[in-house]
Amino acid sequence: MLQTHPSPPSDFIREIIEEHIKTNRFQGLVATRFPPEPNGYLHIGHAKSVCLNFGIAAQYGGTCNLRMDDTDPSGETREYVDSIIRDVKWLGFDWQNRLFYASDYYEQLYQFAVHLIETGKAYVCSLSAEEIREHRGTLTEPGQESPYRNRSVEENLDLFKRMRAGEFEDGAHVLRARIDMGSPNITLRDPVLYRIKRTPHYRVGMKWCIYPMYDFAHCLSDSIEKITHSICTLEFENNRPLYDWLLDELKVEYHPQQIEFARLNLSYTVLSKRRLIELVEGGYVNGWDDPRMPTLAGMRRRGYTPGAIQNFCERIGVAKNDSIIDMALLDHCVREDLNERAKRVMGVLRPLRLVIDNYPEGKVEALECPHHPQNPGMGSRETPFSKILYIEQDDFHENPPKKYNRLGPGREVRLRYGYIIKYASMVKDERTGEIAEVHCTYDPKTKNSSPPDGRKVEGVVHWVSAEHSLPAEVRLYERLFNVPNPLGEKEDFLKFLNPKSLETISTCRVETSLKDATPGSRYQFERLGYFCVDLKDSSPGRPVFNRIVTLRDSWVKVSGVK
RNA sequence: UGGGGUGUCGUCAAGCGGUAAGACACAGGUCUUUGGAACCUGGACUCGGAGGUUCGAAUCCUCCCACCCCAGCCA
Repeated sequence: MLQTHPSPPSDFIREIIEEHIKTNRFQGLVATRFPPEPNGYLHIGHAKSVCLNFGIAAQYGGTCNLRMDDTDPSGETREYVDSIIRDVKWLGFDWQNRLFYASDYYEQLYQFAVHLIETGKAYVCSLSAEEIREHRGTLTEPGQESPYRNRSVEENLDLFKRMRAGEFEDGAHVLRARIDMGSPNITLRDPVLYRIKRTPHYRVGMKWCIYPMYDFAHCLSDSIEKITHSICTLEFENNRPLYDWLLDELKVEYHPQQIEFARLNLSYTVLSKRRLIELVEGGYVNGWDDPRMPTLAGMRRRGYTPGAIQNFCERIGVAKNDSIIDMALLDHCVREDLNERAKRVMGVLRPLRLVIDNYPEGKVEALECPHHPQNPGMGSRETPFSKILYIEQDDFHENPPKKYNRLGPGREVRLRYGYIIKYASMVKDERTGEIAEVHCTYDPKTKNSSPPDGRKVEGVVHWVSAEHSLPAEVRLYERLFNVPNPLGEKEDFLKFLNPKSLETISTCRVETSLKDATPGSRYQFERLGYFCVDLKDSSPGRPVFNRIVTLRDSWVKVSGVK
């Protein structure tokens, strides 16, 4: 048995936290939060953050809140909130009664803004968006102060109150922090704190027509929730001085420590909300839960287990290097998990009729097949064996190539958990020349046992009984893109979509025991891979299986084809 | 040309002045009624580059180079 968790994970964030605990900063407490904006579905990149935040909280006996960072009414919906809740829960984390919304803090945030105005640290600016941009300066030149920068406190208070009251059109005024237009850090050049947006909010409706910006809402939400460690991604590093400035100016009681880490990138896919929306809206995939999508909804439908994803998030580590994780690691984590828990069954993707000439007509034997060869505790099932079977087309070759350990003229192979069979003849379709049927003889003395004479056979082949097997549809998934870094290419990322990312085979045959397979259940089809009964499209009489991941296959390396 | 970050095996990632962990991938092998799983073996003569400090540097200092982020009334 492999020890997957020899020691709790350690990384620079946990080092900082341990130092804080040691020095009694935050009274030794640890409180984190996962703060998604409900304007899209969660993906594997979010999973890294979820696992980090909830994982740290659990490790140090602290808490982790789930907070909807809903400060921009355009694009945020209840549907996204629901999907986020569903996905975080599915991933295996529990925020208990600590589900919060930035929109619940609007009144408090407003009061904080008023306070900032009163202390002369914020002002209402009536420049247009373009004018503000022009005044902001460039990377190398300082900005210009707004002509409205020195309005009186009274005027600012009055204007801000009227902004809230809905007296102005969108864009007429904004509230700005009064910091430093000459700062080399552009974030500090009098950042906008509030904007007027007469857009209905999915939770508070038309109650507000001014909405706080991220920088204002986030640090204060953290403070309100008494967060100790506000963990976010690298692109917010420039914003940390503003985060601290606001909390310092407002003299809040709780001043969390923001810590930034590198977001996850995965090879052969994209993890940007915008790109994923493009894939969905452009019809390149079948929705957010398309099994090819790196969304948690898609991965769940594909059959990935929460445990595999958690393990993956742990193994990739946490650091500040921009990096692209090899998809092979995710595949590995999924196989590692499924290898242990998935029951083995037999299914034939592309059936080839196989007749056992010397097997009695009409005879049916129930062959005992273990659910897991290495784990007898998982039990077994009986699978019917009869004269006419299906084997995989790939498992017979008229002219076997070198190192091909399967059936061919003159050869013997083992039928998994059944008999050794010997090639007798084949029947070809007269018109197409394709092999329509293979005939063999079986050795009755080899039923799930070694031959008395000790002879070796070519290999082992999976099969199903023609009469007893069930028709099934199988969807074979491969990587969505055929280049490692679709967004790093010169051309548009859509050009690199893998046309073979989905192959549907509707003529598969699976063993009888799958008759009552429940949607969402996962199996290993021996020699092929791991498959999951589709949550949406599978029905009792017509099972649909999604291929989660193939088994590692050393034959593809030997043969050089695929 | 401003500021903030980052550079250790193909991909991640430990390392915190004492002489390069581990994982995935890869290669070879053992075993095998899954060409699966498991198990063994192999690999950075070197840490972006160049100098310097030191008995000793991936770790400290200096300079240089590359890449990422910032000029939304997005987050």
